[in-house]
Amino acid sequence: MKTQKPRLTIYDIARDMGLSPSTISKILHHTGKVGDATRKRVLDYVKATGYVANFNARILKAKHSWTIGVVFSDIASFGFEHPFFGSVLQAFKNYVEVKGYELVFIVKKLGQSELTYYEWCQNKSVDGVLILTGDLNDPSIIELVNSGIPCVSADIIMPNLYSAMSDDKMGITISFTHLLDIGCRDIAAFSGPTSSRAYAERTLAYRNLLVKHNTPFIESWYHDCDGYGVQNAYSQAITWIASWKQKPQAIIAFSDDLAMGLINALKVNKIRVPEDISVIGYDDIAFASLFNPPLTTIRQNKVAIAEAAADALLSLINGNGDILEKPTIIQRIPVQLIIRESTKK
Amino acid sequence: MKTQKPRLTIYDIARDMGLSPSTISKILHHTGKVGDATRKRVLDYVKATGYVANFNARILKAKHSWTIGVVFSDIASFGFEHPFFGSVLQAFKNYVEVKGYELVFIVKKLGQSELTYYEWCQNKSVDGVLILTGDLNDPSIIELVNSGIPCVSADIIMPNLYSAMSDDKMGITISFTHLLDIGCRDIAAFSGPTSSRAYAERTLAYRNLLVKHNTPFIESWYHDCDGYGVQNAYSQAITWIASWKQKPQAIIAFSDDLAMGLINALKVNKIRVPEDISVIGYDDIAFASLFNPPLTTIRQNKVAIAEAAADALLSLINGNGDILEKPTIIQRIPVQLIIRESTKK
DNA sequence: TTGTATGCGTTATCAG
DNA sequence: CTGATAACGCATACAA
Repeated sequence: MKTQKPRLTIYDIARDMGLSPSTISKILHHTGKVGDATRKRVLDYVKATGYVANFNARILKAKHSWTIGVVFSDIASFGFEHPFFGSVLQAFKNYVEVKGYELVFIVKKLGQSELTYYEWCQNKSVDGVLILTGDLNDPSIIELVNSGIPCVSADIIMPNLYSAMSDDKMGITISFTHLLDIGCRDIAAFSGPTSSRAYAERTLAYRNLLVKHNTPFIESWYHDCDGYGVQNAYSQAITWIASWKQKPQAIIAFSDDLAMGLINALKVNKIRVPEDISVIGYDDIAFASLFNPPLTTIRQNKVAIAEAAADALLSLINGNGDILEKPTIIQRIPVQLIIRESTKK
Repeated sequence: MKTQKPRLTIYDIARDMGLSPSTISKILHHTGKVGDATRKRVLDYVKATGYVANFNARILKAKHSWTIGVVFSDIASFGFEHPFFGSVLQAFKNYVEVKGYELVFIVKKLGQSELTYYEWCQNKSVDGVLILTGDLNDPSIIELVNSGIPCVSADIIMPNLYSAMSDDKMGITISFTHLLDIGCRDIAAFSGPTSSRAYAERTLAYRNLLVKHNTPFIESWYHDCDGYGVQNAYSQAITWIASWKQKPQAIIAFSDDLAMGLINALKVNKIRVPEDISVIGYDDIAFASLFNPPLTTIRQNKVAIAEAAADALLSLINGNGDILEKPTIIQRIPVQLIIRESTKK
């Protein structure tokens, strides 16, 4: 193991230039009054040597860290590969990095000690936190949201929590309308767990559309699955299909995963998509276009969601109040209908 | 914004207990000699108050950070969703977190300053780094690997770099053997960019198998694509197929993405899979089993790769040399053939 | 066995 | 406009 050459400190610079550390610090932070000549001299020297202030020392002193904590508890056990949250996280990361912030994952332990989220954030002096996925009933999350540390989410709704998320009502509405347009009247729905905010909202939107169009809600034409994943959707779809008294003309699946599991189950039952039943998905995951048939679906604007959340968080963090508007509590990002081949007149 | 109650410091504890800070510190770090009675008393108090040492202060003093840096430059622009690297990252994270380490992404900037990877790591006092994806020609990576900071990779081969990765030779060999077993003789190969280590090795293994079985290498039956992604594979496959003088009986695609793009191109050419040509993929991504036809493929053991890399890194970090063996430079993790429906006698 | 003093690299306050 | 000094919170020699 090579010995690492010790980094330059602010003292080294000061000594080399015949100045005091505090002068250097002031120049580096555009604070206080410093002569133009010395300022330029120091800046040149700093550039030449590539000096960068030690981060941990700065944090220790400055009480903030240019760091954003991320709560990402792996609820559906997709991990980073999660087609929605993985992308949102990536887009968020890209966006805040150019603003000079970096991401750290918040965990409930620090070395060997168990901490609450809030304690962890405080200990690390994170400037803000992004709550991506997590258990709404976890008191640790509630504590965090109400702790005064700026928080945003990209999925969760909670009192005092700023968030950006898809306009789910719009998504289901344009799905429904599309199906109506192509002549379907009996529209069923296949949902994920309604303990999830997104599925609950989509379910509600579906039911409201039914009443709006004077269509009765048929018990056996709505199902919400427990659990996640295509395999799971498939097996639940099998029994769901068996429970129908009559075939619907179309089904809105509340995610592409659900749509794929459902379509596979339909195939097994010799029901053709879209000839016998039109199916529409939600998300437009990467494989939606590769599925057989290619999925008609609702595309969520993951980048826009991430950037809206990031903007809200950043303005909360730098909350001067004068230039920046207070971000609205919940921002709804429009979605888009992608018509492919799983729906047809 | 609520005012945050200031955290307990080691001084507070010392004062409250009528002891000195250093005694507390010693007890917390199991170092030095402390009376059993005071030890217990302090430990109880610490537990009761939930005191946790400030991380940044510790790092500043201790020169290490219980933190592992991750180089994850988004080469194929898949981001976290990358079916291979996303999973490896997740598994690595899970594994090191229980050992008390956390992950940070290494970037080339700190606030506003541009840094090399090495400078960044030094500044942050990371204990080790995982190089997941990155440009091998980037001098910043080479500098990092040779800097003395413990490094491992899960894909890259470089002098002085410990790594864990799939046994690609084995993967191509069992693919080839499987195709032979089901009676295919003319076996073509469809590769990704050979600038990537994995594709280069798979290509080499393929060519070696050809000579081993006394089969000539046919120029037009091998192609390596530029770029990544199913769409890209599809369009390159279209022109590749057009270039054939004769149809092969089977094709080994060096990733599932490639296989899917290829099969779609085959379909367009009215070539049926597997009836006319058997196709085998590589990776066993989530969608492989849902594709039409479900893909026969090579499953990489991403968890084993991540854990082998993590073990190597951890033992490098805690390199006492006495208990722990020096980890071997390159560990090859076995792969597994998953037979589905894209290959058939 | 316990306590004191000092440094880790910054930044902020206050003099000069 | 610039410089000394005191924190920030912890850990470690060394003294007691």
